[in-house]
Amino acid sequence: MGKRITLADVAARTGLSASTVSMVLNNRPGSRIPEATAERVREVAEELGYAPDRTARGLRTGRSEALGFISDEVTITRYASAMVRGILDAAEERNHAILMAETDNQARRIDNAVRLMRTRHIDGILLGLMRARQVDLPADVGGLPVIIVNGHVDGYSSVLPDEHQAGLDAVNHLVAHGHRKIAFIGRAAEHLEPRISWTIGRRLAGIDQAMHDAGLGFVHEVHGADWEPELGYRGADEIFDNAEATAILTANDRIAFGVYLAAQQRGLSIPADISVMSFDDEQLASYVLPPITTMQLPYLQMGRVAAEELLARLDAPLSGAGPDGPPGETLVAMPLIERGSVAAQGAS
Amino acid sequence: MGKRITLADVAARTGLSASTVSMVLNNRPGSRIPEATAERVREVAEELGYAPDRTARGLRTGRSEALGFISDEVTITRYASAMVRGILDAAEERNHAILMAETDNQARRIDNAVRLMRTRHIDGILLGLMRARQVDLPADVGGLPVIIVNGHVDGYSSVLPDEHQAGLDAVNHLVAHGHRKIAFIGRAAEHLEPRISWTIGRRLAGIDQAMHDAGLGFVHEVHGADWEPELGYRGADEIFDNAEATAILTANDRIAFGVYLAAQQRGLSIPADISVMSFDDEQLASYVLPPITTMQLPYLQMGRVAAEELLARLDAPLSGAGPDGPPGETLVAMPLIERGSVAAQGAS
DNA sequence: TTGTATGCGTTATCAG
DNA sequence: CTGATAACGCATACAA
Repeated sequence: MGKRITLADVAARTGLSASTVSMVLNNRPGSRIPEATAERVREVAEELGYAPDRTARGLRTGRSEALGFISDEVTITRYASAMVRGILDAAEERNHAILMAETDNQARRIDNAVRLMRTRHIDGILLGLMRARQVDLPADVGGLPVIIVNGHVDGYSSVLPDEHQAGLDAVNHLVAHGHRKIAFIGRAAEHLEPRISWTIGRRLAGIDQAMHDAGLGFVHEVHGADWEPELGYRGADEIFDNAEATAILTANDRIAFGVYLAAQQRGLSIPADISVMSFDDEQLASYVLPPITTMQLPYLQMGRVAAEELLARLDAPLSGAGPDGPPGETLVAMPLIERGSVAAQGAS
Repeated sequence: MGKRITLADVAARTGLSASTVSMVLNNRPGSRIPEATAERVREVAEELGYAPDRTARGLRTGRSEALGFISDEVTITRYASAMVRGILDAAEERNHAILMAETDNQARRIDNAVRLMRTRHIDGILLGLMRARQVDLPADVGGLPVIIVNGHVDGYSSVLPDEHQAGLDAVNHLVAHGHRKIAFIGRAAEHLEPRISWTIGRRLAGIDQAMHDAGLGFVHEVHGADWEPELGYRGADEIFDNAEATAILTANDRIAFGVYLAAQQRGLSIPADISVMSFDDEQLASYVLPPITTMQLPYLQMGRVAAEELLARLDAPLSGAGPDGPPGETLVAMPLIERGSVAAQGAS
């Protein structure tokens, strides 16, 4: 129940005034204070365990050194929750606090969260989405800087996974392992709608481009918008029946999981009989046998990058060009997580 | 960049003084203000979109209506992250903000988080753990109320899953389905150590008691402290070779997953040939075929209950007995998630 | 019934 | 070089 130590306390203890102590502790360029007294102030502050009251400081300066993180449902969506960690880590490094709220993307709750946070003087807003898609920000952010994490809102900057490159990398990984007869499961026109997905189009474009660049075409393609195991199961069956693929590329891990089931049922071994390569790196991907080689959605890193970018913007001179500029996209690499589901293939 | 509306603004607009407006908006019992003017104040406040500045208010009142949530790694541990959501939801309902930090349970980072939050005047602390175990709280919380979520710290109240009841329920579910020849995988002395697990002992005790109450003993038991698929795979093999179990109870879902693998390899069908019942309800449990019937670790609910309990304690008169009392444990029910892995068994 | 004065802990301005 | 003094926005004891 220790009474809080205030500036006045350390002032009294040093015999100096509060303003002097404040100057020293913030080493303001305004006036040169003799190193002797400055040192003494710092000593006493340390000794007393003085820590500035951020709310009082915030009231005075208008800056709180706190960021708001508003998400739709990254917390409840298990595989996206690492985004939170990335943000927390970056904020901690810069001694900033994170205020958090989750809204299920309901306008009313978003609005509420923004208002609540603004009354608490946050310096900026991070809006996080579980799936990368376009949404609206119905709330009045009152001129606060905003960065969208894993999504898109018209007029704001965002941090997104580099899906195009991931598409390239995935195909190239298969090609590099000697695969030429590749099948694909999961193409769907629906996903090209920005409000369904802002990035899947790029993933597909990357895949197509890499195939084209390698002079290949898919030996079989299974379309489908519902990216669940069921599709993978059905799709793999179809592929086994109609094509001689040596590798199956799936649009996500859940589809890949369905492929595993189908393969198992037919007595086909992965990767000896058929290689599987996928996207997302859900928990699932690491638990099946063999674990799935997949392109990871870098939630942790996206959170970190977004927070760092927001902090950088806050540092920039208020009106200067700085890292402000027009809203843009920062792409975060999707690492290739190499596990056991892709085998080398001799020249076919 | 709309200038903030302050109490002074609405005072000026109504022709009243700031204090009067303040009284009305907080409807203080101090003095009765004529409904006419009160109404007018509320109207103007609404019209101007006035929202009290919480930092200023906090500075004055000492209460911030913000809670700190410090966790070890619930965010990065995918299946525990729902705890965050439970806390956020409860806080939102009460118009409280949540400040969040994650520490990997490192003393330095915990201390840092507590200090950072205290300088921001939080009203209380929620300390969340990914796995229910005993830890220390090395930081000086300065008399702030603290509640531990899913864990134990000497001297503090906590919210925990009701593992004993879950143990009873799991066994009873099997028994109710006619199973008498039950095997168990996952007993381990190591887990009885409080700093490894605060609750597994209760889970096991519940299991044992229910078996005893049903007049049964396990037809086979596989010990093992490393609760991963490997143990389930090995354990199931052992059981298939040595016993005639109709059901296998596993200490967690990952073990159960290993059992699935072993069963598949032997051409045994779940649940036709062998039933499987488990604990935790990881994502994994819902993806395998058939999905696993399991006792859910109620992270969402634990978060919610803990936050509500902390808020209730804050409401209580500072010194009164209230819901304060000696540190205690609040148990949250672990729901039985019935899926497809347990079949009814005729009298054996 | 309502207004005035004061303070919460800081920082910033401006004299001394 | 340093110390009063004011102000941030609000709530409250007290005076009117």
